Amino acid sequence: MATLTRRQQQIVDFLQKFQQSNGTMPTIKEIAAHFGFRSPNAVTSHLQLLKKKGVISDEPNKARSLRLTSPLQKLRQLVCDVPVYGSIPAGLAADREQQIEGCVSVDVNSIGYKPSKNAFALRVSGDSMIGKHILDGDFVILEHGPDPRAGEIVAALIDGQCTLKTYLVKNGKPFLKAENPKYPNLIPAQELVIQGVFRALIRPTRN
Amino acid sequence: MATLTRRQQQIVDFLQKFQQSNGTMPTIKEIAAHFGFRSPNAVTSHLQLLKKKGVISDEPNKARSLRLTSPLQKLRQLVCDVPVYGSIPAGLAADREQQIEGCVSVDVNSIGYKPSKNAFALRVSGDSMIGKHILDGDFVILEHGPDPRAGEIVAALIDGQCTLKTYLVKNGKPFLKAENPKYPNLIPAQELVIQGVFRALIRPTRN
DNA sequence: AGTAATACTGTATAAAAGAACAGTATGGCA
DNA sequence: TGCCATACTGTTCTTTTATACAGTATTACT
Repeated sequence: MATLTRRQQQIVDFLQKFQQSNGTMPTIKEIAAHFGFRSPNAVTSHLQLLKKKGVISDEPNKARSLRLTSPLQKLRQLVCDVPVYGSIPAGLAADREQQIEGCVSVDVNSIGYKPSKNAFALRVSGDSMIGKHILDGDFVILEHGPDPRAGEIVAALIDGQCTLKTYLVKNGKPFLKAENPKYPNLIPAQELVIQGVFRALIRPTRN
Repeated sequence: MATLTRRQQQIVDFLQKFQQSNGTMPTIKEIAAHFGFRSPNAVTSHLQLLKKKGVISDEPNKARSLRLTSPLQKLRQLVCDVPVYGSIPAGLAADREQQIEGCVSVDVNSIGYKPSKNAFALRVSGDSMIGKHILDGDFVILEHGPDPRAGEIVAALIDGQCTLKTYLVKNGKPFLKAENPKYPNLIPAQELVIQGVFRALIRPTRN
């Protein structure tokens, strides 16, 4: 059922890439142009075979209505984009777009909530939060804005560097604690700027 | 710059939802139909205002070419869908689609590699792998197929249950080890079916 | 060698979809 | 009060896009 010819695979690949970069499916003519076909019929006949094989589907007389019928696509939840910042300077205010290093895209179900406009992500460097099972190289998704509750993990700006710490309150005084005996803890949190509160984590594959 | 009127916000919301469920942007007439407008011009004038405010963009004379201009969209990498299985019976062979519980969608950059067709995800229950910083409730992404190397984390089928363990080799014999002193370890791995090798992890927000 | 599925050319047609023209009504604001 | 941005109606026109008809090579398989 799923055995595609080389040409058919090429077309499916093109559809995938086109949608990725253009945000919309190509028209028949656009497909023909990409492959150098002079007749739209070359495309339609291919598409019909792909439809018969269940790889794609479309609605008749509808522009750009092609869809790759991945059975998973139906299950896909809303995918949100969270900006990854390299280093966060003091404000985290207006022109944040300049420091964006990348983008973490993940569905709301997998991270357990819908990130707000103020969400951002950081790539963890170092193992200072290993006690909370956050490792070097992990992406952490944080929310900027809400006041942290005691015990929550926060990103704070220390010496121009943004580091993760646990936010604790002792005798009414807030302070930060590293979750690794090798690191100094108990940093008074009052003078520090809390950049964000930890929400979710993505751990990439190790090489 | 970003202050939208109520109507404009409604239209943006509709565009978002339409794309989510239909995989394509609506046409002007489809937008008009949704809001009960009798003239396509009602839509175009709204879209022009939204364009001027930088919220959307489109290409002239192109069907369904509307796009929400999130600056992050440009940075978005290829998003892959990985099926989440509830319980994995013996084979993991043909008709896997029936046990699919959901879908983890995440971009390839954030998990550090492109999942193959044989990739799948599990929701971790229990804390038997806490020593490897994998917690209860985490989603783990695994690859089915490749032989595990010593020290890698694998999903194995034990008593009909799929559990995570570390794959080790001692004196040429493979065995599995739980990463929690509370659990028994050193289960001979020879009779067990290795379902997949750990690749990446997603930790949802707690509560 | 023969048959069928695949891989195309070339042209024509009709539906779908965007864009333009000419207006009306309403609300906020100076 | 007048002005302007917003929020629409109604219609026409042109481009885009899908689809149908009529064919020719090519490959793959029996």
